[in-house]
Amino acid sequence: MSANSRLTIAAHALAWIGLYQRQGHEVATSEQIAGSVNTNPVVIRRLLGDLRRAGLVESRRGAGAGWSLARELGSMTLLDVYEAVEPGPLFAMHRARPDQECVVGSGIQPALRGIYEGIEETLRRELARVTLEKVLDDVLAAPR
Amino acid sequence: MSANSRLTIAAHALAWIGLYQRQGHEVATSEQIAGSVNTNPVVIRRLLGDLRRAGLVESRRGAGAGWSLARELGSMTLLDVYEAVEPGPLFAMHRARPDQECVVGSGIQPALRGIYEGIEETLRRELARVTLEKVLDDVLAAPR
DNA sequence: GATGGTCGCAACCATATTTGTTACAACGAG
DNA sequence: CTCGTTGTAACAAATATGGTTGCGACCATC
Repeated sequence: MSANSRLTIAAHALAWIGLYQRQGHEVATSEQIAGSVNTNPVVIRRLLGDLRRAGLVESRRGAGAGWSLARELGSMTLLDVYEAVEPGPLFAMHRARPDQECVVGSGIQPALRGIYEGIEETLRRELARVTLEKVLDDVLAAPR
Repeated sequence: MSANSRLTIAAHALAWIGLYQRQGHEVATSEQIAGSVNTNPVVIRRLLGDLRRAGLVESRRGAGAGWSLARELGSMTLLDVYEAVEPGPLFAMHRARPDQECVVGSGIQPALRGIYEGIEETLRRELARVTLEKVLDDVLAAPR
């Protein structure tokens, strides 16, 4: 699948900010986070912007500015992050409209819509079971 | 997400062949299926080629050739189709290697790998619950 | 109020993926 | 032998994703 890495990068950034704050720091800069992720700071700002709109992080501007968590990592789940950074549905429908004169062509989209809906709901429930605190714990538990 | 439509098109094609065979026909051509899907026959042949390699359909060449089901629709699930047409994992890791000097950078991939694995397994179980026969039934039940 | 560090955002480029198209060889029923 | 179809390569077009540059807005500090 044309899988993208947005959920991964967003989780990485949140875990980084969370750990940084545990160490007593107020705010993290997009440049610091980009260093850990190994990408460009603008990529981080774009993603964190999505997370801010979803109420997961806050940003300060001006000198000594940066990003901080808006809520505890324990109250944030991968579903919150997923919904913040992934706009579309999991499975796409046809690019062009199927032949509506054909029984299958006219019925396939309603049929799949119902089926896909149920599957995505299960995926959401599963994502909602994982908190970002759990992610950070797993990160810290990984052998070096 | 860079959601693609392969699962959708493959399910459409299988439902079409299944219905066509129910109507007493032996084989369906990629051109007929492409007509219902509203795309190019080569796109259909490519996808059906994947399904053939997975043992879901068979093809005959020569004159009067075409495609037929290798198994009953009732014994085929969306998981079979998904595995046949979707190579990669659901969520991608970082494009570039994270900073291994950083605790988060070095631990994030192992952590997410474990978490993603469980989530994908749940998705698979859910896909496995839907047979292609159910898809066709839903297609035929859709109001015109 | 000037300075400097940082976010916010737009614009653009590079790359990768997906889908559509053309072309043609291989095949096999008739 | 002929004709209709698959199999596959090659390429084009469209879309998505991620990286980069540039610069205005903001604000803590001096």
